[in-house]
Amino acid sequence: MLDDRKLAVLRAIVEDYVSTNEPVGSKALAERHNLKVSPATVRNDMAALEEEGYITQPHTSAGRVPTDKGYRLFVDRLSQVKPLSGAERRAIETFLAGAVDLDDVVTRTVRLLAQLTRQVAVVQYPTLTRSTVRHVELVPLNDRRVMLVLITNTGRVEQRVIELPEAVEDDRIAHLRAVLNACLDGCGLSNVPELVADLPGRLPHEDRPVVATILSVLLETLVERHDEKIVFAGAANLAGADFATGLRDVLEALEEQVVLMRLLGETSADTPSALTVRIGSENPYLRGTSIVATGYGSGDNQLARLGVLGPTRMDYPVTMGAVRAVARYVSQILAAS
Amino acid sequence: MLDDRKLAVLRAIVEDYVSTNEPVGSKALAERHNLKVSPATVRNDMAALEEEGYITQPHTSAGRVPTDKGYRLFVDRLSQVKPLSGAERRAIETFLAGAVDLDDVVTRTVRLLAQLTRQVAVVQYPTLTRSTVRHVELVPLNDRRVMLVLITNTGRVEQRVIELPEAVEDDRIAHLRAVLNACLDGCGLSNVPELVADLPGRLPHEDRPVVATILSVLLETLVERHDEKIVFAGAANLAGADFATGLRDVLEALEEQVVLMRLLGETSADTPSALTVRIGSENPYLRGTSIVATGYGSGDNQLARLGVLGPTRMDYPVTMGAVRAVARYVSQILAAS
DNA sequence: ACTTGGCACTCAGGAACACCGAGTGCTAGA
DNA sequence: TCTAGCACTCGGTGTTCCTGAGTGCCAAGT
Repeated sequence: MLDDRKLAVLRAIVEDYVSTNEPVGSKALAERHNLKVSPATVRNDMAALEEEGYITQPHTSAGRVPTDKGYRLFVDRLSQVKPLSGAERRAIETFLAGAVDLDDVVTRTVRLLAQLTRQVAVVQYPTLTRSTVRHVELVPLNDRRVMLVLITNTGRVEQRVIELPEAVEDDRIAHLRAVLNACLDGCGLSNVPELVADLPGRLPHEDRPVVATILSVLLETLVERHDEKIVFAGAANLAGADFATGLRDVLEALEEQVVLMRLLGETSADTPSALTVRIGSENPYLRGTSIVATGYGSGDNQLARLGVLGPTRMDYPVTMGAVRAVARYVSQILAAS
Repeated sequence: MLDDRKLAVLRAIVEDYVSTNEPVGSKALAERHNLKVSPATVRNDMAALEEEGYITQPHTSAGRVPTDKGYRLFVDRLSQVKPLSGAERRAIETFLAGAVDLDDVVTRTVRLLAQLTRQVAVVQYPTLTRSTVRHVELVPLNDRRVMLVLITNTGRVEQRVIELPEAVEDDRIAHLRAVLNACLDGCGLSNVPELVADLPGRLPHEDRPVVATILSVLLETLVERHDEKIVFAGAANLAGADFATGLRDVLEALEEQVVLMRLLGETSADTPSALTVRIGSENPYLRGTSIVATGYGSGDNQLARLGVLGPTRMDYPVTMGAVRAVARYVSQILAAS
């Protein structure tokens, strides 16, 4: 049904359309890609490809444009990820190496990716539930309030003000801090819930209400916000491209954490670090855009996802290369810290 | 030169143009604003206003459009800030009251303001140099590295990993922590530099290199990053409006902290909490946009600025009302925490 | 001295129309 | 199975014309 030449034609159509943004016709195709066949032959192949739904024409007597299905085939079988140039790699390295903390890593990563791909970059903050506790700190603010500061092994710091059910003097706070650290230090955040259930029972009676309050806030901080935070950069790159769905919808989606989360997609459990490509209508929302994403994090400890969002008409090989490379570098950086 | 009626005409032109986005003609004006004069008279006034540079016509035989100078006069003399409705106020209150920490306050504020004005909202993080130190924490990571966590009275938390010049065991870290807190606790960050110069001399000889390292990082954290962070929301609201300068430039400016900083403007020392309105060409960059901004923070302790960015053709009275109200509420919230 | 009605003038925007050319589908021949 | 030729389609462009909103100016009215 689809012999090699037809596939070559499809590949050529995608490449030309991506670079010119204009429907590509048989004649231009035949000469620019030295297919060694005549335009007429190309036309026949195009008719077949259209029959199968891989390409379409915006109107009669116009050139062809790839459909989502066409891009899909292109990504799956007709292209290979394009590695970055040496200069680009060095740029990534030096740019990311300057980061001073986790916030900075994420900010730099998202900007870097946006610049590299000339698209909108999206980075999810490392998931807390996969981190481990490095330190818990209680800072007395006054006798009824303490600030809880949680530090994880990825360098993430979370803080919350806690209203205590009773006045507590500083010594007792110090004691509680020691107890908490002894229990929680080094253990994964996913284990915290059990500890929370367990801990109050092993404490002197008078400490229980206070500890219970603190722990409930701690739990809330960890569990509820665990993967909500997503940042983006490169919105200016949207200005040129035109989206089927309208620019407004895209910008709105970018500011909706929930939508972004859905778009970045869940990692399939077995291959978390694989590149995911969702093309046009394959997306839950934002039918008119494509998303190239991947998990990042050190080794099998996948922390979160990052990726790029752009028009379906994007340069997939290059974009995929950039996303993969950035994910690797940022994983390295995080593993080292 | 500009009698009352001419001013009334200008006001009417601004109001009509803002609401319809179309050049306004003499006839429509005369009847919609019951000026009690004929279109011909209005035309004469318009000619005078155009002569003075307050309005202009996009092309011959079209209606008139306000110039930047016209908007300026309108804002300064012809309009008054429009207070929010009761419902809006309640919405602000409940929305901001739910914030759990400083980050949350800022995020909620910027979204709220964007939604309220249907423009792009911009909020600068509270300036560190105006805050005071509430607590300094040193967390040992291993014997050569500690994490420095700084907590300010506004609830802001800053962290940095420090590489020590020599191995230091935990006891000594604890000791240093106590020393640092004793020195720094409660004092304004602007005083820190003096303390830094002063402190090492009062310490045992063997502690000096370590303390010097820590203090230099502390100083760097405080001083250099003190007012860089600015966030925005509501970019989707740009989708409708068309900018003289092009959408791309606006989006780029929004992602450039430096530009954004310049746009928000410095507070004039004597009236930091006054509303600042910059119209079109009055702006350093982004000539095609207007900015309504104000300082916020409790009392005379102005912390930072927030505001709204939109097309010159914006509803100034309403926007100014929203900005002022939000600034007041967020100041309240911050003062309480 | 200002206001008003009348009138000629201007010009952007839309409708009607023709034309061009890129691109197609089809068919007959190599 | 590929290729050349040919008639056909139709979006885009350029031209022309028309309309109507809006102006500027002048002369008459208050």
